[in-house]
Amino acid sequence: MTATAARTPPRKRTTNGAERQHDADEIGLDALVGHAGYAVRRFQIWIFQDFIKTLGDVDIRPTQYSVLTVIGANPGLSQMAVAKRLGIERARLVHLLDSLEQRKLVKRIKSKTDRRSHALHLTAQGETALAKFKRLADEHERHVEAKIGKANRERLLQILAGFT
Amino acid sequence: MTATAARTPPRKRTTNGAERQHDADEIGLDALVGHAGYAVRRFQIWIFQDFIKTLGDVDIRPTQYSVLTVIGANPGLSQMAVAKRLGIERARLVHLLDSLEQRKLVKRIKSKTDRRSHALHLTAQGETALAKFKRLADEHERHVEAKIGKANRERLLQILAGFT
DNA sequence: GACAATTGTTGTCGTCAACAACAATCTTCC
DNA sequence: GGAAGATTGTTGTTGACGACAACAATTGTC
Repeated sequence: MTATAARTPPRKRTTNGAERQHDADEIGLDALVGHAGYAVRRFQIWIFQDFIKTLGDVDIRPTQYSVLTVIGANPGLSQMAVAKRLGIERARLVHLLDSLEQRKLVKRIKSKTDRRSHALHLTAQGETALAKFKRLADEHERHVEAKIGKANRERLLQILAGFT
Repeated sequence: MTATAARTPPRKRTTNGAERQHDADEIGLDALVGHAGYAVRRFQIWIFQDFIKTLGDVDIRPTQYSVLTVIGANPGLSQMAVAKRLGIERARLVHLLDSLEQRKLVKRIKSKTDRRSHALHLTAQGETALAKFKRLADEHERHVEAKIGKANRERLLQILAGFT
């Protein structure tokens, strides 16, 4: 079916010159439709926007959440270990941790076995905060499920499991 | 070079103090494994890196490729139309087009029906260049296929078709 | 013809990946 | 034991990118 039932497209313009009109969404993507990267990018933007909005009240962004989660599950990790595991540059992690430490969610403890490195731990406050973040993140995940369907979401996780 | 020769993980450190060792990849992701956003993000980074590398000789990035493709398939589009279709901010598209125009791949032609807007076209040089870009992009796409499997890639495109 | 909306543009801000360089420290190897 | 090389955290720079805000020129609407 041709969709767009009774809607009367009010012919935005009376002009109809040399340039074709391309009524809004009739613009073809051409080769882009066959590229996974394009779809994945658009999806990733959508998913991050929803995450940021859903965790907006607690002001936690996806990367921050991933850092907190990994530290929470593996106390005592060095910055290098966290950076490598999450694919974050260690230079970037420095700023992330600066912020999280200022917010009293994380603490850097000087390692005694290697005086170059810091052992990362959640503060007591960080633990309870993370629990709340996880509840909100689950809520976000349900948004994803509602968007693409339960089976599709699980299939997606399965397909991309190798990249985590 | 020692490299993975006899496969004897040479116990990087002799220390084994208070902090658990977390031998490289035995670090758990905890709640992250159930989040589509994390997997999608990691995958998107991988896919973009491969795209950038594969199209490295011609110095074309994913966003530039998407803009060229849409203009090539829909000559005469306004900047606003392209921006909306690809989910790019029109402010950002200005710089992208500046660059592509300097490289003689795209030209902005003053519209006669709406003197505010520009009609976007590929140059002759842009057409032949885009053809080459498409061949390289297809090569990149085969890398994706090799990475996640043919069936998985198609399923992925199907799942995410709504976001394009 | 006054007023609102659109288009392209410029600018700022914050996030993020990619490098490079550095001091402190640890490891390795002679 | 000590020199040479590697690692860790840090600082800084660069560039791509998304999100906004403001503006002039132009168009649409009432």
